[in-house]
Amino acid sequence: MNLENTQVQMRKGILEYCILHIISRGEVYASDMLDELTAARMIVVEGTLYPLLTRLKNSGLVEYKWVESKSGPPRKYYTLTDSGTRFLHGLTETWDDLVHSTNQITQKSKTIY
Amino acid sequence: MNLENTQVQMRKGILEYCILHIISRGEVYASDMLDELTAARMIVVEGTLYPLLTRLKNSGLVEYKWVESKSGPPRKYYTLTDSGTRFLHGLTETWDDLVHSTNQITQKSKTIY
DNA sequence: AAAGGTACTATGCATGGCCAAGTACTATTG
DNA sequence: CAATAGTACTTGGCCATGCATAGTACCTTT
Repeated sequence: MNLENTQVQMRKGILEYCILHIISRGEVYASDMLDELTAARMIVVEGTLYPLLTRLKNSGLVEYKWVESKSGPPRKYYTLTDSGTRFLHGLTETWDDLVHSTNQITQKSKTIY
Repeated sequence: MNLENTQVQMRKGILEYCILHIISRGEVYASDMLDELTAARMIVVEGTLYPLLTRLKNSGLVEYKWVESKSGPPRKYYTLTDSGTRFLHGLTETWDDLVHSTNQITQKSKTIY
C-alpha cells in the first residue's frame, strides 16, 4: 500500500468523467484529449485512454467518425451521444457529491463552532 | 457501463483517504467511522470498511488496541502511526491536485476570457 | 525502399469496493 | 439455563478499471 498505488486508485472513474467532459465540448480525437489532460496535470497514458474510449463507444455514450489527417493515419473524432450527455450529467452530480462529502470529512477538524 | 458502477469506481482510493482522516482525529472503532461517513453522506458498507482497515493495519499505517465494550464484543480502537501520518499528508496533496485538475477540465467551458 | 512518426488495437495483471456468508461475544428473555 | 437478538469483526470470491507492454497500420520524408 504505497502512495503511487493509491494515486492510481483515486483516479479510477474520475478519468471517465473528465474524458466525457472534454468530448462534450466538441469533436476531439485521442491526442487532443491527452494534451488537455496533460495541461491540467492529469497524467494519462495511451494504454489507459484508448481502452476507455472503446468502452465508452461500446456503451453507446460516445460515437466517432473517421477523419483523414495530413500527417499520419486517419483519426477517430469523438462526440457525445444523447445518452452520453445524460450520463455526464449524472456523473457530474456524483462527483460533486463525492467532493462535498470528502470536504466535510477532511475539514471537520478545522471547523470552529 | 452504468452510473452506479462508475460511482463505485470514483470512490476508489478516496475512501482510504477519508478513513485515515477520521482516524487522525482520535481513537475510533469501525462503527464510529461508519457513523461519520454516513453523516457526510458517503455510504460505506461493512464489507468495504473492515477489509480496508485490515489493509491499513498490515501496511503499518494504523494500529489498534482492543477495548472491552459494555454492549457486545470488544472493539478495535484505531490510531494513526507516524508512517500513517506521513502517508495522510501525501494523500492530501494527491487529492487536492486531483480535485484541482478535475475542476480545470470540467470548468473550462465556463471560463470567459 | 527504408526510417521514423502518428494513431489505434489487444492482452493480461493488480487493486479495491462490494456481496454474502460466517464467526464470536454479550445481553435479554422466558 | 437455553434461545434469541444485537453488536463487532472475518473471509472468500466477483468485477471493473487503470496500466504496462507489445503489436498493427498508415503516412511522410529522405
